[in-house]
Amino acid sequence: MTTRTGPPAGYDPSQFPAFAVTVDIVILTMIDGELQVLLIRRGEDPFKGMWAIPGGFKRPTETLDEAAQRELVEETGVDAARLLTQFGAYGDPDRDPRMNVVTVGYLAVLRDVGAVVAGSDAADASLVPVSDVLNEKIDVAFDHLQIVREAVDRARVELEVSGIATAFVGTTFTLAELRAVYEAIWGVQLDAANFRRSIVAADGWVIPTGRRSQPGVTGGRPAELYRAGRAWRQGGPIHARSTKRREEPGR
Amino acid sequence: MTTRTGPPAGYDPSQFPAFAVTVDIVILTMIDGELQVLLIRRGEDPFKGMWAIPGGFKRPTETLDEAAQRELVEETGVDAARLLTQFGAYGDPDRDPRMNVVTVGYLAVLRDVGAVVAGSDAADASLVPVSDVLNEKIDVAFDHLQIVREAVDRARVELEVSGIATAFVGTTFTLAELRAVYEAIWGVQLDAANFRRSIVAADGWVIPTGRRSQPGVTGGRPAELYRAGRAWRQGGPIHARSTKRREEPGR
DNA sequence: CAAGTTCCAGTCGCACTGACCCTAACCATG
DNA sequence: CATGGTTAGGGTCAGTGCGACTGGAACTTG
Repeated sequence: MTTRTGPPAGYDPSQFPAFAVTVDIVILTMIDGELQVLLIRRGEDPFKGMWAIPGGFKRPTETLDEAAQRELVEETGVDAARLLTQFGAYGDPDRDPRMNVVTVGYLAVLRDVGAVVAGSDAADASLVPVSDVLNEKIDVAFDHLQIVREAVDRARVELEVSGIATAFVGTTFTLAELRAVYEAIWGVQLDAANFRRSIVAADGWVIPTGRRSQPGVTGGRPAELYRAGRAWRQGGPIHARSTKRREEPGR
Repeated sequence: MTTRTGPPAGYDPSQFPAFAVTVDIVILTMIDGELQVLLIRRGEDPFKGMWAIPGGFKRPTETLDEAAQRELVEETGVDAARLLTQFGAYGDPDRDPRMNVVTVGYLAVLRDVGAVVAGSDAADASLVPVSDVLNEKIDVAFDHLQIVREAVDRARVELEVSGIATAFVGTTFTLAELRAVYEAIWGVQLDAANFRRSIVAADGWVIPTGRRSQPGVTGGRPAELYRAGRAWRQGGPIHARSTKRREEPGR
């Protein structure tokens, strides 16, 4: 607790109300240029059978960050998320019908969750497109729709001010892969040539490896493979001032 | 609480640990071009006699936002903060020596706290320069140094993406007052003419009232008074890509 | 070899902005 | 009233960052 100038009427600070504290993790990854979120199916009431974000109780002996890290390992088996950032706390009185629960939301970005989901209880965990959740095509338990929405908002900001973009791709990647991350999260269409210029012009963003990627099934010139540089900590190289939204084709 | 795939070994989910949940409010205002934070002096142990951020317990019947709003009223008597934004949660096990406490940090911006502090227990509340807290010239209780630091970081970001700037000034203001907000929070020196151009060029940021301010004690042409427009919700007009840091004179 | 696809390099032009200058409108002093 | 100091407001100029576009390079398949 903190300081108060005086107890409000009818309220005794020594009898503080007890809450359960949990951490919920919005795990994002990119599959075929589409942003996906890891959901698990609830096995217990309330909301039994519904999709939900993984999460669990915070223990008294650990910090919130440690709780998030531990839950991520327990749910996915991955102990090295490329990004694990707290983005919000949620404490509406009726958000859990059983008791008073305050939850802290964390955003995690993984680059390959395929093996991860198999490692967990495969029947209960699944990657679904984020758009399906936001469009309510897939209903999620509790206030998890709001939590996912705010997590994606946070990802959009992080993309601009930090090096989160490289967290979605492998240790080596093509500029097209990196560009797809920006296009998927911001929902914009970026010119490939201009994107390249912004990234390659200044030193420190990407480091050419000299190797080339496998050409795609449709042919085309093979792309140079890059590694991430060290400049990603002080603000991203690409800015979202592009006013041109991507017109979604009716795929 | 949320969903878990299975209880971890040696841990029974039905016996969840109990936490106290509080909200702490970093109240910022601007006095003579310097960013100030409202601190109160603790009257009880632990940290008795030290400065701290105002805050208090969340009640089971209210949301976190409502708790922050209520605490703001109780501490300052002001129920109309121009901005009240959650920016982080803090739950280190040893952050409070008495019990397990998770606190949620809120950032509030007031335009005139002078009368506000008097309304509260004047001997115990005071506005101090944020720089004194960040430089540890003034020690604060608990982990409140970290909380203030992250609140100011958040204010810097909000300044760029939202209309927080107008929250520091009155309903009518001069462009010099508005510019001082940016300069104080970002720690930069902005060219007055270029600032004017950026604000006035596009419609919707500021609306001229036709009236003029009182000239300052040193003379000078009186400035036009403006009202805030409606464009502040979709990203601020000024961006922090200025590389020129302000060299602090040895005042 | 031809056609299609993707990557990469370069050019053009606009818009934004940092730096700077000048005038307008006020005050203080003599 | 004259002069100098101070701040507001309007303008110019040059650099630069970026969107739009073009064309060549390096692959594929048929």
